[in-house]
Amino acid sequence: MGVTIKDIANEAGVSATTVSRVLNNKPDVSDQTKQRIEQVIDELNYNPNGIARGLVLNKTHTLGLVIPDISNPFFPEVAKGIEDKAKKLGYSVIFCNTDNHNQGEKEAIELMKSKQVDGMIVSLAINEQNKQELAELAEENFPIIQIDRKIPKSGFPAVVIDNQTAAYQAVSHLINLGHEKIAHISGDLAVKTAQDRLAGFKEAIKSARIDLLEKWIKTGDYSRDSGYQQMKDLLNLDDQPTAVFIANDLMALGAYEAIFEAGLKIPEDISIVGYDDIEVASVIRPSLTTISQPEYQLGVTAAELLINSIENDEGLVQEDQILSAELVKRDSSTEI
Amino acid sequence: MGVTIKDIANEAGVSATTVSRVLNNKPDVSDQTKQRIEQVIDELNYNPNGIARGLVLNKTHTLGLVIPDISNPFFPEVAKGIEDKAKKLGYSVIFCNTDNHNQGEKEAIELMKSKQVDGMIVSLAINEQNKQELAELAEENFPIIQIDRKIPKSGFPAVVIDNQTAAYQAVSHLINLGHEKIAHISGDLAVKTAQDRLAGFKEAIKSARIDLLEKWIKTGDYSRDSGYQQMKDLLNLDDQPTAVFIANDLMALGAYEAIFEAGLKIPEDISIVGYDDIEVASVIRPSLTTISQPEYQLGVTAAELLINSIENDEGLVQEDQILSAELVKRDSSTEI
DNA sequence: ACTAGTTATGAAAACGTTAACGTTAAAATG
DNA sequence: CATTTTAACGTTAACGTTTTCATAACTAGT
Repeated sequence: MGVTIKDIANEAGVSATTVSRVLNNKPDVSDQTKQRIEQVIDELNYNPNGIARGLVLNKTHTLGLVIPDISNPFFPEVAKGIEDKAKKLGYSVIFCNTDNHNQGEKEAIELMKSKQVDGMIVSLAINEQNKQELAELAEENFPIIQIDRKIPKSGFPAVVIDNQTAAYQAVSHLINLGHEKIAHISGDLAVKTAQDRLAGFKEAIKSARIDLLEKWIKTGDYSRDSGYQQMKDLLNLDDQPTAVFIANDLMALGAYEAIFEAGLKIPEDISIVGYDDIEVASVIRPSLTTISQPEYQLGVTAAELLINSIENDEGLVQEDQILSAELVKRDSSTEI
Repeated sequence: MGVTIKDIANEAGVSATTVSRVLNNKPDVSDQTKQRIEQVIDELNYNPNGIARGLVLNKTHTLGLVIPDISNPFFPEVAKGIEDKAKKLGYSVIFCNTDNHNQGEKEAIELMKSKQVDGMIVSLAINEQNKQELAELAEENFPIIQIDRKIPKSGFPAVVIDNQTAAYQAVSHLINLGHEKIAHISGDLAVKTAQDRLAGFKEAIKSARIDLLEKWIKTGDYSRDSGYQQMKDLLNLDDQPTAVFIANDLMALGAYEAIFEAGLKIPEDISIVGYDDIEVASVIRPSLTTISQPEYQLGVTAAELLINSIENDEGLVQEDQILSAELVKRDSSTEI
């Protein structure tokens, strides 16, 4: 069906080897034959078979991307950063949603392996199965970069955002505004980022010597709906907080809804600080004070690191790359 | 480096063929040897090389996805639909952002071809170069499904949303509310969806026998910033419209900003209807009346169609699949 | 003019898998 | 018991490249 290198060779009256040479810009071919071959390639509309190439070179120039959910607004930017950088360096990316489903993660990784990707960028939940899966891959020196979520002691470097410090900043901001009754809606605590943001919250509260009330710490799952539910719970307390730090903007959106439904006003009745700075944060009214993360840069950095460790195989042991996020002050937080 | 089928064969004391047979659940192998082989596979942690497989089978079980921009909120859902369905049917997807850049589109398509994808799902700008590129692929019967944006007469079926009818509904809604001074901010008119939405706008205006003023038709590019700019332009007219149908929500967000900046209120001073129903539409205040599209279903359908035409190669000539969108009435539109 | 070096080329093997075809031995059939 | 069938394997070629090695035809150096 497809036209192969042999067809080109025949048509040009040379051997496949010579054609291969011009395809790869290798020396040892005269200008004359080179031109002839190039002409034939053009005429027959020849396109080298990357699979065959991959087989002999043991290199596919393809990266695997395993993420929880591409429809979570955080990841498209990351994916874009990865793809942009990868493309620039001559790589493609094959992606897989795991839907936060454990079995899905293991399957995805194995699928990628069998597709012979040259390396992977992954964002996984922290559990024993994943840890073990990574351990096996580490043993065979398979290049992997963890992104956003880091499984500790997995043997692979991670590109992460300093969630704890960012959360600390966010809460300190509320404290500086005079708030003392500050609640938190966290993400699923099986996820590292959720743990870190919670830790940053606690750290800030403690260092300000404010009471840390467990009833003001709610656990969501990064979904908008869980933000709505948890906020509702908070509003039902008789001792309501005056400010809430919410572990991501999606949940903050849900929280807005719960607050509006209760007939309360942001920020007059309650201050909100989110996390992620998704597109909408600046447009909702009141605009949302939140943490802006360098998602795109996260992707770029991960791709860069990965490709680097693929091409210079001096072992992939590298240190974690920690990018910092910044607080964007908007209208959802005000003085008490 | 990697453990191959031969290693398994040696270790189990059989030929590679036999191992291949158990790998592919083929008959002609005794239960006894099958068990032994499976055990060895487990012990050596063997993973079949998909590349080698792809070479001999001339099938990679990989789909190409070429989209303008994964960070446009429309596409992640589509991508998810595609990936979900593809995974279910045993395919992976390799994606590429074109950034709405012509050269990028041609390059992306050729890259996918050289990666030997079994088929592609593409969303391209309408221009001669792309048309020709597709024509070449059509000639060799390469399976492609167009998604969301259809290049007419390209020889490939498309899965699209009936944009014109949806836009017609949106504008009719405004007309029914009593509006007669209705403006439109369109997307880049090189893009089919933008053309269709504009056509639906005009159709509705005409069928209501309202004046169609060219100065009330502005051209954006689907970016939030262009929505801001074009809305500002509209507000600077001395004859201001009382309602605006905006060709996507991202631009509507920009428009909100321009309107708020001008000290005006939605919907009291001006009604807005968007298009896309992105996550935020229901959360911004006022919540945005908009067109909800079945993005996920779009992806699912495209993947289904593509894989179908890959596996039953009775030619891929199929009719377009037209999904319908629906109007979601919220608070940004009201009676005049 | 003879050797040594250079340039341009091709033949063959290799990458890891599957498939078409053979082959052997045991089981079934008459 | 002779023959045919069947079950359970193995051999070999093939997929489309790249790479190693060999070789032929010039070029240059003596």
